[in-house]
Amino acid sequence: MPVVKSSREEAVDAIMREFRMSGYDGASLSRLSAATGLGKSSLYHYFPNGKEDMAKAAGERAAALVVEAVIEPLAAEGALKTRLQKATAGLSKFYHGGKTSCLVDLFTIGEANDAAPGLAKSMVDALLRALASVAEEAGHSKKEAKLVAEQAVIELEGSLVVSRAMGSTRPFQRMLSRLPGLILKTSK
Amino acid sequence: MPVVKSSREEAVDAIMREFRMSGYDGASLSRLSAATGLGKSSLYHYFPNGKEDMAKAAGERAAALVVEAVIEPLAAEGALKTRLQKATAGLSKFYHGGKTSCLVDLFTIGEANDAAPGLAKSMVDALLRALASVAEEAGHSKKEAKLVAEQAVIELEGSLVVSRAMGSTRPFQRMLSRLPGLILKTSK
DNA sequence: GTCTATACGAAGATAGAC
DNA sequence: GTCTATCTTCGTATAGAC
Repeated sequence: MPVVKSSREEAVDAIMREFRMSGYDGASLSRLSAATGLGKSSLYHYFPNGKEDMAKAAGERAAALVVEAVIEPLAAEGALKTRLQKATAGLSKFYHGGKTSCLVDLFTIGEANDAAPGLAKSMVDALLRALASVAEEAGHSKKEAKLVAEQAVIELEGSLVVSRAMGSTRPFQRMLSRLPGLILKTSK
Repeated sequence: MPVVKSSREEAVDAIMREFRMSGYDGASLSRLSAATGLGKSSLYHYFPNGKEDMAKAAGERAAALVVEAVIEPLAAEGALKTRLQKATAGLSKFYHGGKTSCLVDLFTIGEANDAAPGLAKSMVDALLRALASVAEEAGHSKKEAKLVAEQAVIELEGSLVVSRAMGSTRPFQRMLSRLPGLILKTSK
């Protein structure tokens, strides 16, 4: 596994950043070209179907980063509390403390649905499954675990929206501090 | 107060619907023209600054509808529980059971920030104040009430995102059933 | 007020040279 | 692989007739 990023991998990272800043409709080819430092034709070389392919690549890249930063720490060895701490730290990093949006939100708006149908659903499904598995391990029933996972994703997405709207990262930060308790506590 | 809507009021309603379906960037003048049944020039007659003015009008209209459906029932006479039931029913109606998005979300993405800065913030601020006031009345301290209101808006926005992404209104419905308890309970 | 017609730039996308 | 040049369609916006 090479540490040196290929030009395509670098491009995908830049594209993902651009989509998370501007949304699907707002991320024009000009912006994506500027963000990657590649001409439009070069982009079509890597992504023959244009913006649609770029969105898919960005979605897959985002999913992989979430796996790395959140899912893997949760599934690792060690005390559940420690793992949850690592996962929240990973979430904070991936969302830049609440300053960066989630593609699950952005890719369910406007043109994105037609261009990459099911992309957002597959992303949110993967996250829900992973969180439910941890919640089950924490002592919740299968049914409870599903609801807890859904609740966690709702609060994640909602806190990002509210943080964006208010121009403050505090809602996101408070959500992060609530998260471990939400998944851990069985009754109450 | 006339019951008969003026042409402009009808247009604003249609424009709001279109923005809530397509987002700011996705709602092109062609779509807005089709949605209102007005030619582009007629739209510019009512909204001299184009899309920007339309977004402001749509935001104000949405805020007014939320006041009518949610805030006023909350501030009315009667038992707190009854009022909360009316408010959740109002929320369900305004968001069409979870099928329609929130402009607070959509207007914080892409071009919308430049076109109508502060619009989303003013909308979310109004909602937060109203909810905090009710939470205080329900026995929460001023500080707690603010947090409870923020939590409610986070869950509202998050459940709408998750419902959209999953293609199911259940997350939104479950959020609605949690809402009264969230605002009412003082400890726990 | 509403329309038709039109201007003009930006959008997504492709051709072909290097 | 990356570029310049180009194409077409669509975007926002305006002029002016009715």
